[in-house]
Amino acid sequence: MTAEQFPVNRALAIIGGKWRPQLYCTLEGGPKRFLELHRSIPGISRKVLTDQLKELERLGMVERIEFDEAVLHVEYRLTDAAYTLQPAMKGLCAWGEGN
Amino acid sequence: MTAEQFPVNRALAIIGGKWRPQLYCTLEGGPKRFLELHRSIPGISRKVLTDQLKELERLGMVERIEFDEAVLHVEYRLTDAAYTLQPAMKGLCAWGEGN
DNA sequence: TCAAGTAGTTACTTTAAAGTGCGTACTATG
DNA sequence: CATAGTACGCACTTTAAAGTAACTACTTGA
Repeated sequence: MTAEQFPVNRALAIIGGKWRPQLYCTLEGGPKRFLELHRSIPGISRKVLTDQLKELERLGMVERIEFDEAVLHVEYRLTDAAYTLQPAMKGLCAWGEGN
Repeated sequence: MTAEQFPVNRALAIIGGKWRPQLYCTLEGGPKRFLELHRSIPGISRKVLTDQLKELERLGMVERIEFDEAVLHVEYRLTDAAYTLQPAMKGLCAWGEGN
């Protein structure tokens, strides 16, 4: 079994990386707009936020919803598939806090 | 809260990366020697294996035991602290398998 | 004494993730 | 009509992780 096929790595390919856990936890509270996310996650650049949102959308973890308003209005939210990750995230979070 | 302080990232700093999950799972079955690990994890280079073992030792997750024999004999094993990660690892593993 | 097994080290290169700094196009408000 | 807010895109640089290939130093067995 190669590294990419390894189950834990398959999970880490989705929730791993510097910003995804925070992005995930922020969106857990409900849909958010782009700049709202940008303000909620101090230190992330707009470029990286865009990159991550696109990739998570491609992976089926995030949904992008564009509202038909005069002012450009976009919201991002977790898909149902993403919520199945919650137990695993809680486990990691608990360990990280205890350590 | 910066990315590094975020609880999930604190956990990922220890179990994250390309080879650590496999290393962790391999050592869960009991202590192993260097080349035994190298054979158990197809594709890893000796250099990367050394790097990871050293870093995990520094983080208190792995213990290096040198036996006083004629032939160089070293074993690596998980520390008690490392075993507290088991529930979180199982959670990730289960999600990765289900996905 | 030569090959093979033990556990690495060293120097260098490649790759992927993230960061920097700018520009775009639109609307709303004073 | 100028400024600020919306949501990005693009080109480039930096950094960290991993990979490559060769080398060290020891011992055992044929």
